[in-house]
Amino acid sequence: MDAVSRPVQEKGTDAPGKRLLMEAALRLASTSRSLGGLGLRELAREAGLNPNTFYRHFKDVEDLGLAVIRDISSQLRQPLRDLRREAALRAVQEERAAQPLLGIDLARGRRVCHETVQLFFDFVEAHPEAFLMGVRELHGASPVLRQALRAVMDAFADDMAADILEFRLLPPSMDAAQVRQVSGLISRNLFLQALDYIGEPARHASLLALAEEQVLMLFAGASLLQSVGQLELPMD
Amino acid sequence: MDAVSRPVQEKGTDAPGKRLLMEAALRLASTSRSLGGLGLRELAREAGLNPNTFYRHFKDVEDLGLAVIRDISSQLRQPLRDLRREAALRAVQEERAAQPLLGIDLARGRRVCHETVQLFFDFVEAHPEAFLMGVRELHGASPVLRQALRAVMDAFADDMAADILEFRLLPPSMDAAQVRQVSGLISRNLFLQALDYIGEPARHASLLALAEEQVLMLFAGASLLQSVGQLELPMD
DNA sequence: TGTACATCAGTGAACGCGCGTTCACTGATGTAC
DNA sequence: TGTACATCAGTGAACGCGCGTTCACTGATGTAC
Repeated sequence: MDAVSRPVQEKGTDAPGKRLLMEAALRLASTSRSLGGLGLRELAREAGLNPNTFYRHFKDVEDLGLAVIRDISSQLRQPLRDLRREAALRAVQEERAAQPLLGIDLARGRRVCHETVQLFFDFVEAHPEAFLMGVRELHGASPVLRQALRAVMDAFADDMAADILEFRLLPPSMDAAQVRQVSGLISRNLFLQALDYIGEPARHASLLALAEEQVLMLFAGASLLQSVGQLELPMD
Repeated sequence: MDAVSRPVQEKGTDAPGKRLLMEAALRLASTSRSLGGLGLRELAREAGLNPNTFYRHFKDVEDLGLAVIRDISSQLRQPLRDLRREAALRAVQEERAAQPLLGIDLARGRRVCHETVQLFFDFVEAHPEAFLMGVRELHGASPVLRQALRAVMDAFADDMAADILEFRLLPPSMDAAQVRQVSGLISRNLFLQALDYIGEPARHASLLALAEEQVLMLFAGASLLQSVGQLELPMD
């Protein structure tokens, strides 16, 4: 009855069938279908299980979708953040520019962009189904899944904003809300470009350079507007 | 036999059933479904037609999807462009700044952003189904529809780039390819934010201000990087 | 230590239903001569 | 001007199939006493 004898929710200890179904869903959704368009029998077939087994673990297909999203998010968020922080730290520790322009150290910004974008794309390439499915369902037909994925994206952007503040990658005069807005913009663009990266291996190098340039552009724009007192993001 | 006696493809002269089906598809796709997930019988029911009539006009549901996308694109592209040019012209004709910073006239940029973003969102609000469906299928499961919508988005970005060059909204030292990259980034972000705008009427004012700020941020960033010779977009 | 019982993942057969697709038909419009 | 014919949007019935869902069952694991 106590927590030890009842390992109900230990995250890796799901029933094998449940894991098989979730993996099947991710596999099917990342090739040609949307999560909401998957059939219960189709999933069971892909997982090598009896259709009925589905009901042992999920109420319906949307319920399974939610579980997959939560699973992915909890598995990827922390590792991605740790890697990103390492990369940023590496880039930041090199020497600083002698004379920053308008208080903006572009050379350092470029180093950070290079390191972290590279790393992000490597990470995406290691988990292509998760990112394919994620971006797809973020704009998909199911409000429930859409909202769940929006929360995941928000969490990523929160992490990024915290790191930007900690490493002082944007002018210290910008407040947390402004930094958070820029982070949201950057992470959304990175996620979308990650899809191109997955889908067009032949263009890896130039997509990487393009993404770097765009992130740097956002940093530079935010810094410039801030430095001339023109940044007026709505508080809501 | 000649062009007059054979008005086969006059764009508004489609058979009524064909139009009914396309309208039904847009209606269904913009509420809760993705285009690929729509059923042929479902569409016919919504259109008030016999299921069989579908085959008189389309090969399958994806074929109908393509027709809808082409129809929307041809109906919206030119009007949107005309409106946008008018708005930009209005904003540009006011007096210029006395002393642009780094060759960047931020006040003028802000006026242009304000006018054109406002207008764009008004336009989106007048055609919500088209934009909802468009952004959804742009990230959807069907490669054919995805590619078609990417072409549509590219066309919008092409228009925007041409106008930016004509109105000299970015530093003249930026070449056409660079301007086009910035345009693509801006239009993609505007389309995505348009969805929020449609979905959250209560936040219209702040979403509008936010979008303006982000567009200005991209302009400022591109201009700044260019002015210090740091803009290095890959040629591919 | 052994026995009885509860829990729960997974099975297999069966159901009614809506689906995509086919066929043969209708009725209106346009064209040839 | 009239008649015969082709075209084509739309109809209605029928098909076989895969779907989601239900029910009754099995077999393994854990727990009470």
